[in-house]
Amino acid sequence: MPELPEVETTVRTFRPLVKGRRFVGFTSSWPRQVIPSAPKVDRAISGRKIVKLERRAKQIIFHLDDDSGLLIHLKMSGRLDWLASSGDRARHVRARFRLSGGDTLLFCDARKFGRIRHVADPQAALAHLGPEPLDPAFDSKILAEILHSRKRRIKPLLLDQTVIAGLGNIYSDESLHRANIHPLSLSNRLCWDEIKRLHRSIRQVLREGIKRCGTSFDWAYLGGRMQHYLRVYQRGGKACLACGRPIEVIRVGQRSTHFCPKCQKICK
DNA sequence: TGAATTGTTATCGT
DNA sequence: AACGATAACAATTC
Repeated sequence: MPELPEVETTVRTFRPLVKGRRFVGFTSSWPRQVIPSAPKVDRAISGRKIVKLERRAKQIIFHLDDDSGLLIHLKMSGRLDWLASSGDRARHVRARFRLSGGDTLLFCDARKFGRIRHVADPQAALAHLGPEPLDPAFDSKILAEILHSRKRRIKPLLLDQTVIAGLGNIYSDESLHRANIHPLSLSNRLCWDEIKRLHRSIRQVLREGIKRCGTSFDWAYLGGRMQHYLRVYQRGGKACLACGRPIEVIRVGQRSTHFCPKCQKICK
């Protein structure tokens, strides 16, 4: 499930391949994923040059030369592929972007949760998202304001994209473990020291994830190595690498949540 | 077979 | 009224 590091890896991979090219044509075999509609997106992007490719939260943004943008959200199982490298072996192809120069960018998505969206103003379309955790402006003081202005359990709060953008289930659990904070702790009860630790661990774990090209643990995302460095995620019942106690798995806000009951103290 | 997965939306409770 | 928690949903894999 692509989170910030996986999407960042995707953007870094495809940036040199698409930059400066033009979209020539777009087709979809599952039009429900395309907003406003497949023919409208085709008309909107065809002939437009890609001036910049970037990531915001978990979304990929193709900035076009008329200031509009093509947004791709990979959601659970979405993936970009390059037709030239995968040939006819690419599985679950849902959309094709023909590019100038003759290459084709594929959008593959087994579960069809991903979304392809054309917007006139990408900035406005993404304005609801919270701050980027790796932005230099995101300091521990800002995190403290975010946490203290709400009274919510810290785990679901970290997953809320309007609060902080880019964390998913894996990197939330890893951040909390590295900061020694219990996932059920209330946001307004965290002390200054805990907030500083959380700020540090969020940025650390995301940077490490990017360095290792993301986390691969099933067919949905391949090529990453971060799965070998996770301390709690999908390690339920196994020994905590810090204290040896078994990692517990609980359900928080309909999400599986992994933590060490000894290392991660609760703040109610 | 059903659990797991993301983010949005609707709904219920405080 | 505003905020937070909760459930349903889209669709597929193992």
